[in-house]
Amino acid sequence: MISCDDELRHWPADEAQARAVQDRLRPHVRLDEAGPEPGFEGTVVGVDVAYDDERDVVAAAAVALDARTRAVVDRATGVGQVSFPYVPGLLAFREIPTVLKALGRLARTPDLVVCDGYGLAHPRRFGLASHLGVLTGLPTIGVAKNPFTFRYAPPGPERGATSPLLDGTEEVGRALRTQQGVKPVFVSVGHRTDLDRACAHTLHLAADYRLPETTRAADALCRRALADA
DNA sequence: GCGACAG
DNA sequence: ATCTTGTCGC
Repeated sequence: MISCDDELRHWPADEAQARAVQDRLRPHVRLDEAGPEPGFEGTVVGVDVAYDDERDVVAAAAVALDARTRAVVDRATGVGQVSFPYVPGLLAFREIPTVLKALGRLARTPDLVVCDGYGLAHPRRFGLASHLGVLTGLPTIGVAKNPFTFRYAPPGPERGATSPLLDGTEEVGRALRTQQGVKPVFVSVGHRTDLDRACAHTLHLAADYRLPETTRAADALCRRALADA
């Protein structure tokens, strides 16, 4: 089993070590579970992070929404020092320590976590959402604003339309149109759920805007936490 | 070697 | 991610 505390204590010091950690943890990703059904009774938690490189400060937020009504039921923040530089493919090492602080301050355990970034849609199939899922044991999905290095054909113009996000011929996620005529978001599985449900959750959470309410709420809160830090 | 590259 | 003016529109 994975010990979250041990992983935090042995945080990689360089890129080679970070890639080795990803290769070691990757086999712990579970793709054989359905995960919570869309509209389930419970909480969906959005997490996001903001940086102040001048002060070397990072602030994270975790906002819990009622999975059915999308009402905010809890919120928590955490602050810390930047623990890793931004390197494409190694984003998790920059965000996870502070995200875990915020998650740990929620009143109850999330039923699903929505990350700002990717899960399996990653060069080594182990993006931020998968990494956070393995460390916490929670079902996670990734919703990104950009296609990263992957290819996709534009989905249809209507809300709910999807197209495969491809690494070569492998579908690593989906481009999902959450609002009519608006640029799609890029959904991938993190841990303990499947792509169909990941897209259904994302669509439900993005009823009014391009991005899921979880992401919007966490983004606003971590910016405020950074300003107050 | 050069360009691309989640946040 | 963050830096930033004005501008179009509900």
